[in-house]
Amino acid sequence: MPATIRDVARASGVHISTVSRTFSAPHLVNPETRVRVLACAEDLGYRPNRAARALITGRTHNIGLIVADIANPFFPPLIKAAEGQARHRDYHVFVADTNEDPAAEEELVHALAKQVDGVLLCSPRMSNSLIEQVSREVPVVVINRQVAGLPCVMMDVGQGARAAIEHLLGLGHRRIALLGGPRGSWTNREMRRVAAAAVRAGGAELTLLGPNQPTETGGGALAEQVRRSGVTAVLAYNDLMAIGLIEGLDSLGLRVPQDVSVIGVDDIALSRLTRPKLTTVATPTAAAGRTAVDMLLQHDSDAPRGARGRGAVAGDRRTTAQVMLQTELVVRDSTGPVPPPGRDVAGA
Amino acid sequence: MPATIRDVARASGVHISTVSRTFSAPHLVNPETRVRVLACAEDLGYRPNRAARALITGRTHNIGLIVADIANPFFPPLIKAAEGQARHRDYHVFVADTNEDPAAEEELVHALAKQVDGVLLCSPRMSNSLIEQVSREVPVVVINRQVAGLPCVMMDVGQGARAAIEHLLGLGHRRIALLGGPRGSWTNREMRRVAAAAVRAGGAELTLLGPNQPTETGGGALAEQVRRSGVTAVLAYNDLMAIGLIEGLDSLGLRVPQDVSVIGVDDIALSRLTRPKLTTVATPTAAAGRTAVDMLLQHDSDAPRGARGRGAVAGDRRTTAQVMLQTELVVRDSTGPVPPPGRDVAGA
DNA sequence: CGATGTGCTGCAAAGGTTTGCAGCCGAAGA
DNA sequence: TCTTCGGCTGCAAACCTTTGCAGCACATCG
Repeated sequence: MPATIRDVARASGVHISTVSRTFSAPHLVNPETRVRVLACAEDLGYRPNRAARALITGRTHNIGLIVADIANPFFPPLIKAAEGQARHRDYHVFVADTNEDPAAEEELVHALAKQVDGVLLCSPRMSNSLIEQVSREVPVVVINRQVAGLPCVMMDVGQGARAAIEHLLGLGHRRIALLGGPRGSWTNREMRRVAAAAVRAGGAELTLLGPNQPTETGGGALAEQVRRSGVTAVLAYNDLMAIGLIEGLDSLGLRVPQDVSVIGVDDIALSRLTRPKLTTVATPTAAAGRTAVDMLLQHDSDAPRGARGRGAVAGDRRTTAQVMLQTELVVRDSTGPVPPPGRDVAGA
Repeated sequence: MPATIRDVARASGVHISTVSRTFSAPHLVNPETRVRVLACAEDLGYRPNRAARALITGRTHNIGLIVADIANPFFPPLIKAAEGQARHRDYHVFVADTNEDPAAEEELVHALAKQVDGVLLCSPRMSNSLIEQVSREVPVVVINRQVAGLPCVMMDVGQGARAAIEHLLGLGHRRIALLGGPRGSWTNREMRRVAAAAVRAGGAELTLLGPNQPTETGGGALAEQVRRSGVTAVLAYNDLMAIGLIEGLDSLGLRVPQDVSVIGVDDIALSRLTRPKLTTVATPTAAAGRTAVDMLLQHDSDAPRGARGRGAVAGDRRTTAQVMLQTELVVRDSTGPVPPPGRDVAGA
């Protein structure tokens, strides 16, 4: 039913190769012929068969995007940005969801490998060595993690965590908790490292709670522990956990920010809508999505030649860029001055 | 670099057709041969080239999912469910975002048509006739809209709206507003139709406000209008608008639910996290995603035969199912009894 | 007039897989 | 012993496009 290149060729009285060139190398075909071919193509509703093209060029014009959990509001803006940027360059995006499961992650990237020109690994939970391994099978850009020798786009959560801690120190807090995220998260390690240093530098004390599921539930479940720990301020792995925690503290009778200050990370849309509005470290997720797509596409626009080529494997001298995007502390209503000692109900 | 069917054939000493059959029709090949072939394939890391397969079978094993706005928290659970279900059946999902733009919607579905075996049109904003037109080009399952002659999966927002209105009537409200959603939304029309009937049946009065952007901003912008209208209760097109409205009312000094009751639709995760917790009509989004994938796949698992077949076009006698999923009113804290007349500050 | 070049087009191979058909071998039935 | 049949495997065409190469017509230059 659908028109093929042959139909167009017949209709416009030229050879199929001329039709092909009309689309892929217009400058090689006579303007007159070109308009005629284009007219016929338009007429027949011809669209090149991407599978056939992929078969011979070795490029599918698809990219894979693997995320830990689509339902986590951190990801959709990133997906949206990546999808838009990709479409802009005539690429389509496969989105896959791993449910925070490293094994599913590995399986998925293998399943996708043959079907895409590259994959964006977003907030991967698998090990660095595994990532390096898959990167030998398919071009990879890593988001939210640093892997030596691979193109990465990161958000500077370290700096964000430092800003958050300094904000808290400035408000007088001396006992601070860090709510850890999921095992395997680079962001998590990074935050811990920098937060610990910043707290130490401020002469304060840091309590580590984790690892945890990076969800409201995960945050809410920690309310009791936070209360017992006697801290007056908390930096959470992400906004979702922060919000869950606030909820949990509330049901324990602890008020934010009067009794406890809470800071999240990500600045998801939601963080502006809760009460109190959340103080948080804004991460440039959309920019990250766009940048990653650009890096991937630039990265493999040169390499492959007729499927049989040596692919995008070892030995190439491209400089694998690593981009660090800036974060920013957004102060809203969930942080406040340390409560006066007498009012400290935390130990009650 | 990647192993082809030929490599496997050579390694296991059989013809490529036998290798092919080992995967696509195992019962046709001798068990001994089969294990040998499988071993070699495993060994070489062979994965069939989907482009080549698509070229000859005419089936890409991809499906397209077009949504109005990935960043709207209504969609991610649906995407997630659809993606999981598809993967389960060895399909991949292209996700595309139209930014609530009907034109982008049409363009996208055309761009996708050749590359997928079918598309899920989720909450489409384009006209019915356009939908019917694209459905002649590519198999379509429509979500959140009823289109005669096409497979549809809908959520019974009509019934949900009725339950919501009756809940409000039961609390004594007699002046109710309906916050409309985007132009072109079937859900919107459906809610309006049923809500109007229910309000009339209860001897109350309905004020229509819309159409609006289905976002927090869209909801917040209506706060002033809601106040002026003097209603004591509001049913919003979705949770996002409801939450935005509550926010907006708050900054006008109106409290929810003491001064105004608010009900949303969707029961997004967020609605449990705001304060007050939102009373809302829960829609089974995940189920809708799964169902739609099933309908699409069952739908075109029979039709196509070697690309040249007549495709999934007119004349087929399959019964195009239309599924209506049930909704449920979830009463939380954003609705309460009508305020006593004296306390009515709405007109102030 | 011959040589060279330029601009455009046709030819045909290649890419990896599926699948209808034919062929082979051994067993069972006559 | 000769058919017949079933189980398994090989053969080759087909799917649609891209692309290196060759060919053609024509113009330019020496």
